[in-house]
This record gives sequence, structure tokens and C-alpha cells, in this order.
Amino acid sequence: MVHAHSARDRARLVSEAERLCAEAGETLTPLRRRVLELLIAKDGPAKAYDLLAELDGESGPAKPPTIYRALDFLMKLGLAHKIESLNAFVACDVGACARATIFLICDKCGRTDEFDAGHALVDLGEAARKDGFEIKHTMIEAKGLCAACKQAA
Amino acid sequence: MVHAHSARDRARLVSEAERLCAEAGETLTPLRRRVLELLIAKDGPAKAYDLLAELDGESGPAKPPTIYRALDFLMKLGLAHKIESLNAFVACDVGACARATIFLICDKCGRTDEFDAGHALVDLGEAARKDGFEIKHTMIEAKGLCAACKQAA
DNA sequence: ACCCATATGTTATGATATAGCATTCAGCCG
DNA sequence: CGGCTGAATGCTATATCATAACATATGGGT
Repeated sequence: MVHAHSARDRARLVSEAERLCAEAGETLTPLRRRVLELLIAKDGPAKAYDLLAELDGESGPAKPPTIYRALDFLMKLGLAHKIESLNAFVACDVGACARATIFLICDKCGRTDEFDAGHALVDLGEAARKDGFEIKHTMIEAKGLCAACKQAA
Repeated sequence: MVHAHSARDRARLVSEAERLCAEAGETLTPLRRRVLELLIAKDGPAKAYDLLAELDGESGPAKPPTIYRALDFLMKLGLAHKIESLNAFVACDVGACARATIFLICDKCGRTDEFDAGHALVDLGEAARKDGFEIKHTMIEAKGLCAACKQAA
């Protein structure tokens, strides 16, 4: 569980991303890097069109495909994830992970933490395999109240 | 894991739904019932606008709010679920369940089965609670290859 | 210089979902 | 009865989310 990133954290995540891209034979172009930085800075779920607005630069406003392509790229490398239940995107907290993601989403404040599933996922994979189903990717989104909001209630 | 429903299964699910609504002090109106029947008949993920098209009746085509309201109602009672990663809806296989859903979704054929998590969910709930997070609802969507498609590959 | 692959820009449109207000209808109470 | 109320549905318009298809760069290899 990671909370707000420090400047050092942010820099580390980005350089980690550089390394991963190089490894994968892909390039973290300025645009992609910029989007990743925006996601990291946001430190929570970000809407595609909001990111788009932040990209606006010299030559007028950016267009939707721009941001969706960058996000697709980041997701392909596991550097970002989509929170399906929010139609929003987050930077991966742990550098990159492609196989499975677990998010705890606070209904009240919107805070969203990436979470380590531990063995729960293994169990699920095994149970599915017994039915002949081969899991490639698992997405878990749990909604409820975060510690802070629970206290406030 | 339930596969295609027999006519008897379908009837049972609907009467089960009637009972649940009565219990909850809600009414399964003709419209809501119709939507539930469509969902059950479809026996797989259904898009809102496709359901809408099937609703078309005497007085011209149905409008989006009609179907979304019916779906919201069914979901509130746990009679239907939304598959977030597909923007689609399914009837609940087991009559009704509100707390958690697990789906195995075949990337190839689109087949989607509701699955019993067993203890995996309990583990997740406990792990989250250790961080002070109170889970209200968990949604799990696992994608991969179903037995049939794996065999065909 | 040329070609090619990859990335980005741009226009248009498709797909998904909701806000806000009008209408209907059943139950109920004076 | 007559009118009130709340729940459900109908309807118009619009917001939000996402992609197809094609045009334009840009950089590396030969």
C-alpha cells in the first residue's frame, strides 16, 4: 500500500519505467513519459479526458486518441492500470505488474490503493483450472470505506 | 458454474426473483421482469443498448434510461451484475448475490461464468481489514481461455 | 536518397450512460 | 368522490468514454 508519492518516489517510478521499456524493446517517448508522470503525480484514479486536458500544449488541445494510445502503451507494459469500475486509470504502484491487479477503492473519498493479494489469487487460479479455465489476467476491485473515512463516519 | 439454462431453470430464476423482491418490499414490475427474462435468456453478457433494442414495442423504440433504470433495480437486488470490463450485464446465476461476484470471462468466445470464490474472498477481506479498509463489495473479473477454446487452440 | 516501421496528429463518429422534467397510475386519505 | 402522494415509466437532451480511419512526422537501416 503506497500513499502519496514523494518526489523521489516519482522519479524512481519513472526511471524504473525507462528500464522496463528498454528491457521490453519499447520506447518511453516524451509523450508517454509525460502521461506516466501525470498519472504518478495524480496519485489516484485519473480520467482519460482530464489527463487530456493537462496535456494541452502549444498547438491547441490534445485529441482523445492521443491519450488513449499512451495509456494503452503504459498498460501493455504494466506501468498503468485501468480501474474498470471508475473508467479511470492509475499508475502502477509497484513499478509494473501485468498479471493481476487488486484495488481497494474508497466510495467516500475516491482514494484507491493497489494491494497485494497474496495467495488469494493463486487459489482462484487453481480453482478455475479445475473447471478447465485458464486465467490470463485477473482484475479485482473492492469497494468500501478506507481507514480515514471509516473513522470520520 | 452454470451453463445454458433450461426453460425450467429460467422459470425458476424468475420466480425466485419474484420472491426476493417481495421480501425486500420491492416490486418486479412487468418491465423489470421482462429485462430480467431477456438477461436470463441471453445466458451471457448483454449490452445495455442491445437489450434496449429487444425491448422495442408498440410505441416505438425504448430509450436508454428505461433499460438503465431496470438494470439498476435488478443490480440493487443482486439479480443482475455488471461486468465492468465489458460494459455488459448478466443475470445472476444463483438467484441473487449482492456481496461479491467472480466472473471467468473467455477472451475467445465471450462465454462468462459466475464462479464460486470459496475462501479467496474471505482472505482478501481480512487482509484489507488489517489495513483498516472495510470492504463492502468485491468484484473479480478473470479473463482467459475457457475449456472449450483452450482445447480448440 | 529511399524505404520502412513506429509514433503522433486530426477528423469524425461510435458506444455508453445520466440529468432533468413530464406523464401515468395505484393506493390512500379526507 | 376528488385530490394527494409516491413509485414507475417515458422522453428529450446531453454528458461521458472510446475508437476507426486516414494523414503526417520522425528516425534508423541500406
